[in-house]
Amino acid sequence: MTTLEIVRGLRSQIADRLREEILSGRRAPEERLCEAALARSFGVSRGPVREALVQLTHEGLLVAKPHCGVRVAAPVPDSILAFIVPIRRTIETHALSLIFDDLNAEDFRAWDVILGRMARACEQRDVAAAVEQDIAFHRSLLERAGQPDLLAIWSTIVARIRSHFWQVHHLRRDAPIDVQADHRQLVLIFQSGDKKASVRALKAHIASARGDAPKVAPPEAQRPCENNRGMS
Amino acid sequence: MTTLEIVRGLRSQIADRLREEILSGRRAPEERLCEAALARSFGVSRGPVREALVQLTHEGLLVAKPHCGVRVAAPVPDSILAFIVPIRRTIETHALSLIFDDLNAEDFRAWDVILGRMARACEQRDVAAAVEQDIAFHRSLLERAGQPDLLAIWSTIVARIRSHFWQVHHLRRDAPIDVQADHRQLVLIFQSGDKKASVRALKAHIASARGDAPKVAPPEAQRPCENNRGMS
DNA sequence: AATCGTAGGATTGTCAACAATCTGATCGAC
DNA sequence: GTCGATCAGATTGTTGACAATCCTACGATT
Repeated sequence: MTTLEIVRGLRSQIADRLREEILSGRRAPEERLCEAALARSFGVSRGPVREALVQLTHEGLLVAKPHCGVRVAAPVPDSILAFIVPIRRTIETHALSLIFDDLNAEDFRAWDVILGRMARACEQRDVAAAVEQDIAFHRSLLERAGQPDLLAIWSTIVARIRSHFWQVHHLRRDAPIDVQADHRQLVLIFQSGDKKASVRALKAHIASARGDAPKVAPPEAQRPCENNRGMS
Repeated sequence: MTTLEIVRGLRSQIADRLREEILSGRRAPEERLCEAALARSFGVSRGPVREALVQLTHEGLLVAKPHCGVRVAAPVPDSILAFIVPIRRTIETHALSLIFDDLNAEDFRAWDVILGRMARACEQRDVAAAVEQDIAFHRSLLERAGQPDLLAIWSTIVARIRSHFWQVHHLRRDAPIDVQADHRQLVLIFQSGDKKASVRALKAHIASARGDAPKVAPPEAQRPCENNRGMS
C-alpha cells in the first residue's frame, strides 16, 4: 500500500479494494483468496488482510472454511433478492419517517454533494462510483436516523443487493442508468415537506423496475412479489 | 485459553466467550474493552482477540472508533425491537416454507436433540443455555434452507433480539419460561405435515413482547396473530 | 484561577516469523 | 485399473515485538 490516505487504517482500505474487485467481477465466484498473495499484492502484512477478510466474510462477499481459507461467495439468487428487497424498502421508509421532521438545510446540502458526485460518475460512465454514491445516498438516510442496529441490518441486506446491482451492470455494457436524476427528484419531494408523499416516493423508488426488469427469471423461481431491480 | 476444544479456532472461542459476557450483563454498556487486557485474561495473543472484536463489532455487540478501541454497545431500544421482530418473523416463515416439503426423519431427530438440551437448561434455570438452544432451534431452520444470505440477515437481526432477550431475563429473576414445551409443540405441528398450519404456528410463535408492531411488506400478506412472549 | 501546551503512559495498528493444519499428488496394494 | 495411504508443499492460525496514535495529567502562562 504505497501512498494512500492514512487516516482510515489498512483494514478498511484493504476491505474496500477487495470489495470493489469482487463486486466488479474481477474476482470470480468460487475463487480462492490466499492471504499471503493478497498481502504481497497490497504491499502489507498478513494481519490487516486477515481482518479485512473477516469483515468481508461477515458482509457476505466471502465464505470461510476453517483452515481452508476464504472463497468468493456465489452471487445471490434472484429468488432471495426478490425476497429481501421489500425488507430493505421497509427499513428505509421507516428511517425516513423517523428523521423527516428533523431534516434541515445541512441534510439537503449533504445530499447535494452526493448528487453531484453521482452526476459526475454517470457522465463518466463510472459504474463503480455510481453504485457507491447511490448506496451512500441511501446509507445517509439510515445514518441520519441514528439507529446503529437499523443501519447494521440495512447494511447486511444492501451488501447482497449491491452484488446483484454490479453484476447486472457489468453484463450489460450499455450506458449506466441516470440514477442521479431519480435521486434528485426524490430529494426535491423531501424538500417539499410532504411526509406522506416522500415516503411513498421512496417506496416507489426502491421498487422501481427502471425499465429493465430481469426477464431471465429462473424457471423454478416464482416471484412472490412484484418484479423489481432493487437498488437505486 | 487453557483447556478448550481446539477444533474451532481461537477467534471463534474468544468471540463466543465475549458474546456471552456481554449478553449476560457482566460487561456493562459503554465499557471499554482493552485488547491487551483481554488477551492476558484469555491467555492468548492479541491477534485472535482483534479478529474476534472485528466480528463482534459486525454483530452489533460492540462499537469501534479508530485508534480508540471498542466499547460495549448500548442495548437496542424497544422501538427498534418492535420494528425488527416482524422482519425476523417474515424471514423464518419464508425459510420454513422453503424447506417444509423436504423435511425428513433426520431433521426431526436433530430438533429432538435441541429440545432435549433446552429442557435440561430450563430445569437447571440456566438462562444462558436456554437462550442458546432457543436460537439454535431457529437457526437450524435457516441453515436447513441452504441460503447463506438469508442466514446472514437473520443473524444480524437475532443478534439484536438476543441481547434484549438476555436483558429481560436477567432483570427478572423469576423462573425462566418453559420455552421447551412451546418448541416441542411447534415441532409436533411440523410433523403433522400441514404446511399452512405450521407456518401459521411459527408466525404466532415469533411475536414481539409488546404485541404486534409494524407491518413488514414482504411476500405473503401478513395476518394478525395472537400475542406471545418475545423470543422462543 | 482558568486555560493552553506539553510530556508521559497507555493503547491501538502493523509487522515478520513460528507452529498447526490442510490440499494434492505420488506411490503402492488389492 | 481403482482405491487408499503417505509425504511434500502450501496455506492458515498464532505469537511476540515494534511503530504510530491517542488520552490524561501536570505545569507554565495569562
